Amino acid sequence: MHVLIDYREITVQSLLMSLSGMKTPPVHVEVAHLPLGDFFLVSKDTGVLIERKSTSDFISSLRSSRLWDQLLRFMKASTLLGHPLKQKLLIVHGTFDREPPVSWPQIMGAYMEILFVYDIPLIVCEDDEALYQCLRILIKREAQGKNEVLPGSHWFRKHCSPSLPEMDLRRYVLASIPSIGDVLAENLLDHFGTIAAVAHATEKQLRRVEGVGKKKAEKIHSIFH
Amino acid sequence: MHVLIDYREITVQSLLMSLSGMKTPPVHVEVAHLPLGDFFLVSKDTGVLIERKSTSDFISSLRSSRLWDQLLRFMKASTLLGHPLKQKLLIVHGTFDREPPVSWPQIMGAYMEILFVYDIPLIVCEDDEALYQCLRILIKREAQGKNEVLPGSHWFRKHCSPSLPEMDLRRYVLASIPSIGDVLAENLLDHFGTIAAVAHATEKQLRRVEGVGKKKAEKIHSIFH
DNA sequence: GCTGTCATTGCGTGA
DNA sequence: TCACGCAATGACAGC
Ligand SMILES: [Mg+2]
Ligand SMILES: [Mg+2]
Repeated sequence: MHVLIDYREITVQSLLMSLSGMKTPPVHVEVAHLPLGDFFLVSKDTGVLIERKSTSDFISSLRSSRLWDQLLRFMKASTLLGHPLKQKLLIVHGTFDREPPVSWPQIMGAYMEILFVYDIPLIVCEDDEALYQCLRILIKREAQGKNEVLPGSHWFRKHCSPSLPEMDLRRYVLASIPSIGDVLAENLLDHFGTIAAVAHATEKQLRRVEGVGKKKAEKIHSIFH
Repeated sequence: MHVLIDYREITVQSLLMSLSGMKTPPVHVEVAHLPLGDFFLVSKDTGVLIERKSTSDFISSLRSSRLWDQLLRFMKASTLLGHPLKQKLLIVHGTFDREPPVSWPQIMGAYMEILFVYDIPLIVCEDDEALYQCLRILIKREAQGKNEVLPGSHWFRKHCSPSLPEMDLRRYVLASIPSIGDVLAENLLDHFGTIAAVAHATEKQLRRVEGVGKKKAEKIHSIFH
């Protein structure tokens, strides 16, 4: 992965140079003259273009049309240095001074213009560490193709995983079935002895357990079979 | 313009009630039971749906994976209460605690997942004033039609593909066993077909499944028997 | 989401 | 041919 940093980004150059220490993927960082944007991530044949704006620059350029001209070109660009642009990102870097007091209406209006009108993704990095990690993770995710996939499944994680006595563990597993709680799990284990036995029970056998009626018996049986 | 606030958003209800003082446009605020999201802006026949997450909830739902489940439903929705959804927005509300130190890699990775994979616009509102102004400006811009996207912006928003992942209870139950995650749960079910079959398998049979070796076979077997 | 740790796997080596 | 050890891979659990 190649990372190009615009030569005018002197304030963060040394910070970002250390991206070249990355192992996965190996990163080659160099300073270049970018016709557009501030950072450019190139891998294979596609690129990710990033514009960084310090908060003070962001605020002061809100009124001028310079910001919006710049963002318009940013938005419209489809290639850079011969590489098709796969992704674009605007980074707002720093915190907003409290003195003079921030004008949230202005800032929010600008954010919405950027997000909704220009349709450019926006991330605020409040300090150098955040900026560094933002780019590091972006590079990593790009290399793994994680920014292109469709949403995946995430509901398998356990709420808690007690490395507790085995008996509690069994109850816990049974209780992960909806409509089975701690009490029913215990009753089932008392009656059948093992989860395997519960799994093999017929609906009729399940109904003999205290707390299990027609509905629960059906549900339990249908999950196991 | 009607603003519906979900009844569970008690912490910001009083703050946002004062939106009803707006003149342009006149705003009617009410608390409602929203099946999805936290705030809903309705004007004419279209709506803007907003999900608010406090930073602490953001972090904890990130750790439990609740976040992705919620965002998937958020992303999938195309109408709410009969109104087609024109726009969606995720607001992260608050600042990240320095104690314990924030993990920027985690947060940046989550931001990128939200922006690039779930394709949901994101705004961070660091305090109540920012949140209030964010909504006020959003309402104002909506009423003026200022949030319409410019022609020539990049590509279309990823939307509700019919085949985004659905919950599979059997995998969920298997994955509640420690040392079994979503991958192994799927492999086991592919191989055995049902949980009952997994429960009855011998250690030797279990080891024939990809990803199951000596240790996991022992563990699985001992839980079921 | 990310990171560190550890289990599994497949391969290369020698008996 | 088989048993074993090793390194690379990949999954899980914890944060
Ligand atoms: Mg810049
Ligand atoms: Mg919420």
